[in-house]
Amino acid sequence: MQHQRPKIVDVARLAGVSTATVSRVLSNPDVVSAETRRSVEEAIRQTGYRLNHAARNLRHRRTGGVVALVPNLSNPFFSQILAGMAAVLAGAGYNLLIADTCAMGGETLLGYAEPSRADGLIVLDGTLPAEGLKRRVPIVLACEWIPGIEAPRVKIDNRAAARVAVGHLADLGHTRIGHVMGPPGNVLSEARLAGTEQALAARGLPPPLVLPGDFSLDSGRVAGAAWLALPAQERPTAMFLASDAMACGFIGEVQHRGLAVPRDVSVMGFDDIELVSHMTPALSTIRQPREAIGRRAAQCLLAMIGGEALEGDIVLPTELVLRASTAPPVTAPAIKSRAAGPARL
Amino acid sequence: MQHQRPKIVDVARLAGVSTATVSRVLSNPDVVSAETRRSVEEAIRQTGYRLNHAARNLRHRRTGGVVALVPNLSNPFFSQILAGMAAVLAGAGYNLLIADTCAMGGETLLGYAEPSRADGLIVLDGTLPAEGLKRRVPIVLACEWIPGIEAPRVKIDNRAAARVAVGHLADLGHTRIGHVMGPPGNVLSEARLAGTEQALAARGLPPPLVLPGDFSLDSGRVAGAAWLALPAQERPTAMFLASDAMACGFIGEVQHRGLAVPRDVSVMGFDDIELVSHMTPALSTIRQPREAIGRRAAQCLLAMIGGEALEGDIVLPTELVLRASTAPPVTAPAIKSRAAGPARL
DNA sequence: CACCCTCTTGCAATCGATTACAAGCCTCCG
DNA sequence: CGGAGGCTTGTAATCGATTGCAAGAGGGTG
Repeated sequence: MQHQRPKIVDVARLAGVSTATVSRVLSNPDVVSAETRRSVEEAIRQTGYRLNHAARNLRHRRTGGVVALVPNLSNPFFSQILAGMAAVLAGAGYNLLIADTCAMGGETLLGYAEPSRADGLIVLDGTLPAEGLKRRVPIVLACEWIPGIEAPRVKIDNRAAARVAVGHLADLGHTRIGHVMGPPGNVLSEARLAGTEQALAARGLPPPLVLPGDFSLDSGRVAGAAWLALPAQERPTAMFLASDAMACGFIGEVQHRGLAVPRDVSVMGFDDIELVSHMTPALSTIRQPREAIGRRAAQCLLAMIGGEALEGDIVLPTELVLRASTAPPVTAPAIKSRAAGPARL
Repeated sequence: MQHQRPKIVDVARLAGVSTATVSRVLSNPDVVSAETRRSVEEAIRQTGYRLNHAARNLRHRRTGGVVALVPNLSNPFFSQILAGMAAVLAGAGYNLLIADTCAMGGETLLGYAEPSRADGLIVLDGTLPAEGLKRRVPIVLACEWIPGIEAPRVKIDNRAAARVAVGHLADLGHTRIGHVMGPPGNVLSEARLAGTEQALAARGLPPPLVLPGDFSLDSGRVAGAAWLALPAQERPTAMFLASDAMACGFIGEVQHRGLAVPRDVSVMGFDDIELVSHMTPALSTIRQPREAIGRRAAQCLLAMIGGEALEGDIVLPTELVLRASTAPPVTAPAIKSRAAGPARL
């Protein structure tokens, strides 16, 4: 009572027991007799005692926290993944610390990979240096990954998903198909490009027109401008963009310049972020199970923290979502097909 | 070397000094002689020593972490605020823990308000119970706030911003104006509704048609359906929605049902999330300085942790952003104004 | 009644760093 | 030459909880 904040000894004194007993009531109630337990609980209530986590963590040699390294917090793609992770981790008594890798230097970042800072790490950014991350705390890679690092990966089959997406465009009858890539060097960018090329090659179609991008809205807008700048007869009649955000930017630019989707160009995205089903036209895309990715990554990490030695990848399924932004190409020189009915599905 | 992980005594032994000196080199290098410092630094390098934060925090009676309580991580509105906070906090050596209040019960949440868990709290959710949050750790409220709690607030003038938004619609000539609210009971919902009513009353216009919502995309879609369900001549010719997300949902629904914005209805949002400038039509809205809100909230909290006693609110400016979703009402019964040119600005 | 076993509980060491206090050394001045 | 004062460094207590070990209590058995 005289202290600023009651400690375990205050509770012990009031209850007339030792600190060891109080501690046991807190963390292992079953070994304490019912009567003692009740009086300790009463003392805890009276003193308003609250456990000091720093002390417990010091003794347990753990931190009770897990860090997620995210490339860009402003990207809505990640928020649902984080929500999934947070749910699983909270259930297991872990905090989720979120760090934005683009907001901090490498030095600061590596500080998170220390056992005294976090019990584990979930890395969502494939562009981090592999060096500092090696063998410090359990690590799980989600979505993206870092080639040099041996750690469980929770991901999707990006190449296959891209094949499905481009296959859909080809099935609609498109033959000139373009692709807007993610950031250069990113494993996802490469895989989605490769899938695009495979799908076209498998059907004997010419290789895609490839435009640069970086997953961001604005790079999609720039790609839209680049597409518009092409002579009309050279423009791909269908575009597959490596992220929904880019697809939004692309469609926005095309529409603002007076053309229509899918009449003048079919557009296919990737991710299925919530928003794209509300746009006009609603975006056809590849759905990534974002929350599931978060959950699995968190479960995986908890298992590793628990001592299990996981290896190998967890590949979650994707889904082709067909909405209104893709349609067969207008073959004849557009006569009066004012609005080619969107292929709602 | 024989230990799993080198501790401060290992460094001390190797450097031939006491642990106190090593500690001083780490946290207060100036008081140590240059020569000793160098040999300690060398020993640190050789042993690969890394500080144990749990131990330091225990001794310092602090945690080095700040918790942000966010109502919904999946909402892109918050991500940029968090990015701003993270930047400031990282600069001051604090971690940012992010907790999603809708993913966890009140018990868990209150656990975060303890000094042994976090050195401070930034609350972005106005619907939390005021009880448990009182007088535990420094708290800053951002965006939303909790009426019962006395803590610095970083916010915008929601009422004035709503007046500006609705004033714009009225200036365009609209007389039947509707409003889609945020979640009931939310302070932001109330303020934005009040501003809407004030703006209309000040111009002698009839009170708004008010539709329910909850800031989410889908509630905007539902509001769109409700608007469509009205007899055409009773529909407001302009709608002010309390969030951009709802505006997106609203516009999507209206467009999917074959009507056009702003020809058939002008739409005004709130927030200016990145995406809305890319939609078609680009959304007119009220810009909130999201990153600045995050930064100021973090700075404010750091000041409080440092012992300053802040009181009173910090009100950041908003900005009316005019794009293409608002236009004068089509007064004559639509004759052949196929596409009333969007009032780009 | 002695002995063994189980159930509770307390003692005291421990987790790893920080820091008040004191001691040692050196220099400078009277 | 003695003492004051500044610099550096070491000693040991401390932050608050956890837990291995052992002791004491109570019950059952031969």
